[in-house]
Amino acid sequence: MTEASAEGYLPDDVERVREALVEWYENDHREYPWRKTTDPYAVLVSEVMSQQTQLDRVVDAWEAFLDRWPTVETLAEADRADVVGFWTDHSLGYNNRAKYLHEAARQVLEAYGGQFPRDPDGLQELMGVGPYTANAVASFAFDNGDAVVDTNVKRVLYRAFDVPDEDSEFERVAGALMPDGKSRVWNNAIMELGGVACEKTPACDGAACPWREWCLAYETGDFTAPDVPTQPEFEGSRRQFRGRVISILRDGGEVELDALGSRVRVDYVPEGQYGREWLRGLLDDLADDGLVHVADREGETFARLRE
DNA sequence: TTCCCGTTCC
DNA sequence: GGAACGGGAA
Repeated sequence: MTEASAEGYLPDDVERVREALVEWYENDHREYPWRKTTDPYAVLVSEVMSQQTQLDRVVDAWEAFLDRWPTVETLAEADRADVVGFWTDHSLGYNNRAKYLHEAARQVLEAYGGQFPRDPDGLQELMGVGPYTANAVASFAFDNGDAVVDTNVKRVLYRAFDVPDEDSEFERVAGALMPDGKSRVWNNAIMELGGVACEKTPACDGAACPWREWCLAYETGDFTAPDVPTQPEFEGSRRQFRGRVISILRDGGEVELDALGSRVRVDYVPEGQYGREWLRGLLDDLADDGLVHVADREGETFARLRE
């Protein structure tokens, strides 16, 4: 029994499966600027940004970010308020991640002497870097990662090889499928497949999917994909108001509580349901997240972005 | 309205 | 194991 068939889900000629995908990728793929660098810092920035945003919207932000903070040293020395402000200015959302990235840069300097760890386990020690990002950076910067498992990869494996919708199974099969020592091209290729061919609505023939001869979904016509949890509505959500607070403080420097409140929501009434108490709770959460600084002075409360 | 989607914290 | 975390675009 071969290693591949022992996995239970992969075709016997798994080597041909591998070659077909790599050839398909190398023949034609989207040219994103971060695919041209192996600088681990630049790669990390691109991965953190693209965790949350469609790739086409990340390009400008990534270039501007590296323009402003070209190295891990420059980012580590930056004021947090400037990094969070940049995030907001570029509509990147999830301000926490600007903080994580800044914190990770400091870690690289202070705990690793300015050199990024070169393997997934080391990279995962960095703030904001989980299993996916650790493998992505190890792969794209050092060609030294394990198989990445993101929702693209899960969808592909689920459809093509009927891998059950369980994280441990996805990880096992993804690892068995990846050719040893070729994580850079492999992880790029399999995510590209999920991104342009095996999307929610698949484009098997249009994108000339290289796996059609093996793909179970292509054979049966059942393109069901693993469930993606639906999001609570954004409009009116706490997250929306957090974003507004950050955006206002980004322009306004230090702002008094009630002044802030009236700019955050039109129905702000200091003693009302969405008044001081509500706003203070929001600010305290933002302060706990290390994004905002709240100060009480002479009976008034002021908020500003944390430096 | 739905899509995008990994990490942290509890 | 589940909730919280953004905001633009299709």
